[in-house]
Amino acid sequence: MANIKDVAERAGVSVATVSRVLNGRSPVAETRERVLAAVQELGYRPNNVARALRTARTGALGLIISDLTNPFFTELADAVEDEARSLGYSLVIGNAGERPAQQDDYIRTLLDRRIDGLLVSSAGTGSTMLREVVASGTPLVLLDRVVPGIDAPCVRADGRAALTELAGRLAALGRRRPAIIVAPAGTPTGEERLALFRAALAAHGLALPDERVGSTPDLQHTGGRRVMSAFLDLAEPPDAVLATDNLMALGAMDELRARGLRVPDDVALVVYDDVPWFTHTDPPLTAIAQPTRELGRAAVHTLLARIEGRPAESVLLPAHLVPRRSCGEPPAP
Amino acid sequence: MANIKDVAERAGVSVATVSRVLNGRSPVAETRERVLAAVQELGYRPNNVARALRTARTGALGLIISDLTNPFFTELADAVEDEARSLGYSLVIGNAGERPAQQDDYIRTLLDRRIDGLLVSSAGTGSTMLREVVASGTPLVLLDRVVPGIDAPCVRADGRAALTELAGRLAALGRRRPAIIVAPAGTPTGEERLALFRAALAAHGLALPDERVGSTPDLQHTGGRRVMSAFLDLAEPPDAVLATDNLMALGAMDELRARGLRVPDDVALVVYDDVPWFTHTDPPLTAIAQPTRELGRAAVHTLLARIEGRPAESVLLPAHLVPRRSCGEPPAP
DNA sequence: CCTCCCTAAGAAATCGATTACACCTCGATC
DNA sequence: GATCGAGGTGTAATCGATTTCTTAGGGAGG
Repeated sequence: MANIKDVAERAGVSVATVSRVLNGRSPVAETRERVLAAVQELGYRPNNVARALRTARTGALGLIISDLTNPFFTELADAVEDEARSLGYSLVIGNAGERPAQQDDYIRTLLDRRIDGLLVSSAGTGSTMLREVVASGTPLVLLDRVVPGIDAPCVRADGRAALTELAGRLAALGRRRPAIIVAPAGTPTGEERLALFRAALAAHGLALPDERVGSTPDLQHTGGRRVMSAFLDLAEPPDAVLATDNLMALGAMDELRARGLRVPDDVALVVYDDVPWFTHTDPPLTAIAQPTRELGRAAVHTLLARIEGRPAESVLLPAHLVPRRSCGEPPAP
Repeated sequence: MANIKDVAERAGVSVATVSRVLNGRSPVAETRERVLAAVQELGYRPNNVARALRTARTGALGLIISDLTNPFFTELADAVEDEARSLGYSLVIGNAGERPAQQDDYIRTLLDRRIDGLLVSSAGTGSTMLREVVASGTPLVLLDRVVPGIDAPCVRADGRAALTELAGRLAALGRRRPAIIVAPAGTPTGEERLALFRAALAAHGLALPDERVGSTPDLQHTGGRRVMSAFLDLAEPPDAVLATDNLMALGAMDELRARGLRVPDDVALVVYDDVPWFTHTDPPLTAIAQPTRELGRAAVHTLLARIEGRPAESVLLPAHLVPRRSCGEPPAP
């Protein structure tokens, strides 16, 4: 592949001049024409590796996504990618697969590649590499999930308003025994959603006792199913269940169907994260929709602020409730 | 961040020696210890940009995925990423979003970054950059979708056996009026699936007339719904429909539900690509499952063969039919 | 007509690694 | 005891760009 020297020779100028033409600095029209012609004829494209070495800027951002097969994170990644590209950055995606060790592995290779900045939706809270990222001075922004002890801005959604609205609706619909399926204790996201839901319910005089708080170590569909099964074996089974992740909701729904229970007649079901196919399930699922694309955009902007040395604050965007039939709404028109 | 020179100074050796220690070439035990100690103390990590410039190997592969929000491609990307990582490569993902222009844009930046090889599941067939990739000598492997006129190995699934089995089942179940929803004419994937399905049906004496071949320019859910609607308006509506993409199947299912038709009693529904949540729909959807993870793995291996100068052939892996209730199977135990 | 300044463009240093080549040392061989 | 070989290490070239420093040349002002 042609390099800058070839272009310089062909145009009869020095490499410095070629570089200046290509970077739009001060060359006179005639020289400029010759250089551009040579570039055209040789099909020259600057070598980004060499440029990155010299300028200490790679023009690439890293994104660690906790689980690429989870549609919520897929959409998030898609949004981040869109925004990064439109701002002239390319994106190196690493999929942690909810495994902290794999996440650390990825962060290491991204640092070695000298990406300009890093977005992390962290799998777990025990990542040792995250501290090293901070120590290395690489701009870091957390996405969707806070990590205790890591001093970096975090871009995520605030479920308070949506959960408040949800509690009101459940109360109005006469549901008396709400339940929640969360990630295991100790994960900030799960703790927070639990606390907010409990507070919102309390405002309507509804209790959320520990027996109706189910947690599952795997954030997967089997975990959701197991928890739902335990709920239904209670002396007083819940009449409304909030699943704090879309995969766990699937499992919960399967268990309900297997037992011949009807949604929402027997149990109302509400899901955290709105995924495109929730409108296609039977019944369509009421969801708490996070502003996914906005989160992705905001994360990129926050990261760019850090990269450019501007002040960067955490961002909290409101999630909102999308009522569908699974919690007793009338069918859509 | 510390560089190789800092390490050399601290260890009291030359940079060449440091490099040799780190690359496992021939240094004696005692020197080795000193170097490793210095690396440790300084927290040195080699700069991959500099290394890439010198060695002309970046250790990164590019993957252009036609639509990141389509679960089939997500799983494919996940499999590719897994395999690439386990072989010591990292992956730069570009999402074409089914837009050829965006795809070309991405291919360009990947070439500029001097990735070692490129995997492309192409959006459309009119990509001009794909020819340039071939011309540039960058190893290229096509994934899932062939592109006419591009001389590169292609890794994809062969639906013949699955479609043959499907035709047999439909015939055995007494379905007489099959239909198919495909991508617009001119796309090799769609053409092939249509031809194979038609041939398989013919072997059982079933015809697939043009009026029961619906195509839609957008590969999305609305397109699938529109086609299904047209089918149902026919004088003799189909009693079995094959949707050649999971999003189009969603739309088709919505239309059936909106008209109060039952699956599979009124119309059997079969979907190309098996997506995790097809088991959670009502009824569970019969699907033609492509060996997604194997495709991803094979694609990486084929690409590595090309990179290392070994001969690389196209790969065809068999898809298989996963019978579920939507085409009249008995409920799962 | 000379000087000063500004612009355009070339020469060379630089980024941080790898690696070809030269050199040195030490032990073995004749 | 001189020579040869091999293994370890240092010096310097190299990858392909950007950027600083330098120089040449041309126009304006005195």
